[in-house]
Amino acid sequence: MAKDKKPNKLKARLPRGFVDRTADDIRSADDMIAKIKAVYEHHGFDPIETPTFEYTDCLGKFLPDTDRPNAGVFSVQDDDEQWMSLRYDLTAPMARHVAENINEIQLPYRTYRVGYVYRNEKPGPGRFRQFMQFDADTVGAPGVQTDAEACMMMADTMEALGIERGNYVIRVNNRKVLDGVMAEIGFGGDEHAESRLTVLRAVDKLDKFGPDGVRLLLGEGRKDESGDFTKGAGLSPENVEKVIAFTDGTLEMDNDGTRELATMQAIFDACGYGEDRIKIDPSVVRGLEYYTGPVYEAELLFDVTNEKGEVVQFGSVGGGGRYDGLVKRFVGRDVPATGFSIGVSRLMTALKNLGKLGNESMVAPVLVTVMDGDVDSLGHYMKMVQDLRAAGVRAELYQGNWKKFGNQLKYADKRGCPLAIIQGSDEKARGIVQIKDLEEGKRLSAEIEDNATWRESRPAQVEVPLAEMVDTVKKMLADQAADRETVRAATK
RNA sequence: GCAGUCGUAGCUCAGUUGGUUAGAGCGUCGGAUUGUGGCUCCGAAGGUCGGUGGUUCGAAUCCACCCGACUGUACCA
Repeated sequence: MAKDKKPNKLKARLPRGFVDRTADDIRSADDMIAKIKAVYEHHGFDPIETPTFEYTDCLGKFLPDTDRPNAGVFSVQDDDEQWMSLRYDLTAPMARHVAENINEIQLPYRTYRVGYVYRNEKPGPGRFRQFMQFDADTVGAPGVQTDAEACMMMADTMEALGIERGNYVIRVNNRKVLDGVMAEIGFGGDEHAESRLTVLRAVDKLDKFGPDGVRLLLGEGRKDESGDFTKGAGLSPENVEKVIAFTDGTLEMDNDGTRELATMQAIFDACGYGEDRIKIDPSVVRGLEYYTGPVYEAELLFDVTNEKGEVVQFGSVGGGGRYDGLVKRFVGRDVPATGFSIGVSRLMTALKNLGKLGNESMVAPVLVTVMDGDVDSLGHYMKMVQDLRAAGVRAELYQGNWKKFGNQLKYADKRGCPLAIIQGSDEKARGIVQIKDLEEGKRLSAEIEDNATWRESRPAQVEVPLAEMVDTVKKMLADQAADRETVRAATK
């Protein structure tokens, strides 16, 4: 054999912008989803699920670009040459579902859905190419009372997740108001659609760059930290000031949009949702494409620090609005709709910071160790495991090489097992088992330096008759849980 | 996409003006210890020095291009 018989090892690597989820993450996410679901169900919404793939033309009018069919979305061609894409939000697929079943669905249709969505764009801290959204929508409801309800439900959801009042705010605006502002600065007609977008994008960055940064973007342009230059909207100085005056509330408008906002405000007042929960804010822009009326977003107000300890601008964790034209694309007649989306993945990172994540992580299983590997013994050990499970105790049998007993406890230690059950032939002959408290043993290990003593003293280990094993285990686990609770209370 | 910074072991990093066979700590695995985690000691495995080409007697080191990561910015339905 040649000595360099090393074939090129395949490099194991995760596609960028994607993450593997740990056990803790999954449990936390499940916990969050359950809480959000409870709020939506309570408000009278029913679940629906659509697939992750859709025909590209059903997702939007934008794709695929023939040169770059994967720009923004992940697209593939089916074997009949049709373009399919991974969904980039949950709203467009829902609109497709409603349109396809419009004759069977009773409108207004109140529905929620949760799932992963995919975006083929540059990932960043807290921005991934696969992430989870949780949406609720009402289709076939023309009045702004539906939008108002959505805002209040978003507020309720934040609180259900443990975010205290004052730590979040739902900000509301209306696209029709923004259209009025565009008309004011002479960007009214269709021929100015592109310029309008530039202006709206600039306004959207108010929280990121502040009024002065937005002034630059509305005017000549702005240079970023790396020295790269971004071209501005090219507005005249007086128009720049007009837009800024509107966003800070100095310039008041009077049009359909402001009247709709007034109605919504009246509903918030009637229901007791004050400005500490829902606030009308003229700088909210939100999705630039299909929104036609009210738009709203949920913003977190507490500081979020990343793993490096830096405070990061977190921005919105969810948002939505009215999209009266989305279903119409399919059915031809007006089907008004409004709804919002919560970014589960983003919210989860924020909640982790706030310590509001269910981090009472699952206790590892009790480990039944194996001293003898003969058929009878294996059956006997497995029966011990089953007895523990039948009593509601999370338990497992050691599945590695049983001949190295030290490794079994090493495994139990690293896995975080609370207890280990030991029964060799001696114990078996006497009808007893050893129950080792691994947590207590870890504490004792600090006082023992010599390995021989450490092994012989068998710290934190009790002997009980086999018949009492289950009860003793349950009692020891309960004691450990109580200890953890005391420690947690003390550190608060 | 544009701009900036950076790529050496699984991880964190050292590596002199360009000079033998590229090192350390941590981690992993084995042993000291056929039936007891931790500590300690001993040993081992682990590297296309991001890639390709060039300069040179000689390149981890210098040059060019490419790839990748990070940060900012743009886009984000």
